[in-house]
Amino acid sequence: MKITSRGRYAVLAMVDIAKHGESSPCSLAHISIRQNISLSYLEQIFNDLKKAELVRSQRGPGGGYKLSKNSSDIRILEIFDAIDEKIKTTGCGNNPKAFCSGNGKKCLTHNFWEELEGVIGNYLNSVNLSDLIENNAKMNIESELRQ
Amino acid sequence: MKITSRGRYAVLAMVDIAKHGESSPCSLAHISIRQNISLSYLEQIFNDLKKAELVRSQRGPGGGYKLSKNSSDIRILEIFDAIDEKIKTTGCGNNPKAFCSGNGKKCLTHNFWEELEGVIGNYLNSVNLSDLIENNAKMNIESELRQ
DNA sequence: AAATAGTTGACTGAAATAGTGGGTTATTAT
DNA sequence: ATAATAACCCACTATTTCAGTCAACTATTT
Repeated sequence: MKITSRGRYAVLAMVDIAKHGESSPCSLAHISIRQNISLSYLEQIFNDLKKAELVRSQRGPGGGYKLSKNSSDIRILEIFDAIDEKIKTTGCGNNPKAFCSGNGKKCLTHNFWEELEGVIGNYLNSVNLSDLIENNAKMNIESELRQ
Repeated sequence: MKITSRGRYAVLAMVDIAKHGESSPCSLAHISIRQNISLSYLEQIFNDLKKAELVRSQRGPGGGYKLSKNSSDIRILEIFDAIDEKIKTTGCGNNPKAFCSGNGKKCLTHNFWEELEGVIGNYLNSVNLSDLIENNAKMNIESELRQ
């Protein structure tokens, strides 16, 4: 059970943009360097993020990407949905016409997996980009205090 | 973000055994038929479950596998650990010597992924085999009442 | 002795993942 | 105008993981 690089990169890049604020757009080249992510790979990811209208793009020199809404209004779950990072715990994908074993009946564990899916989804929906930045700032202060 | 068949099968097979009770051991051949899982694949999985001492085996005719402790004492997280179904949300695997970007520093999202890992782990640790059987029985009654 | 059922290890096909690479188009600054 | 920048778009590939198969062997019971 793991998160793909694609999913991790998408969230990381979005936090990077959120952190840089509203002023000017962030170019993927810069994000690529700052967060150490392949530029071409970022391009693919941002293609999806733009389709989902989580970011707006600006071409040409000085261009790049900006968040399309306030960072506190972008939840991590939205990012997952945008790039099609699915939370899929059941084997049958929850298709009511062909549950688990294919015979139309749910397997002994189906409901459990569905609940797990809910637990994860709720958590991802409870956190937004602004939370991540605050949490990060807090952690940095704490680690400085320890020195 | 998904669970492997290996993980799903392991939990499903363990529930199957738990459901059949203490009386006599369950053969993999029977589990294979009842739950529609490849026998050879089950063999691999039970190799791990046995190493982790979650089940005891009995060879020969009438043999099979039994739970090594009470079904209410076997948590789903233990099963995941036994078969090495890792909950891995961070990219660096949390190795303190080479965090995320490889430069020893945590990336902007590291703490978040770690928290998610905790959320999932806590849930898996809060549910045991006996819970799954009860929940399933409850669901069956409800679905009968609906008819 | 025969049947059963666990034990072990090697091997394979398919799919997903994580990227690479090359070229095109729009926009801005000089 | 033109050069530089940066988004946009598409095709391709290497690697890894997953899911499952196959074959042979060992212990136990009847």
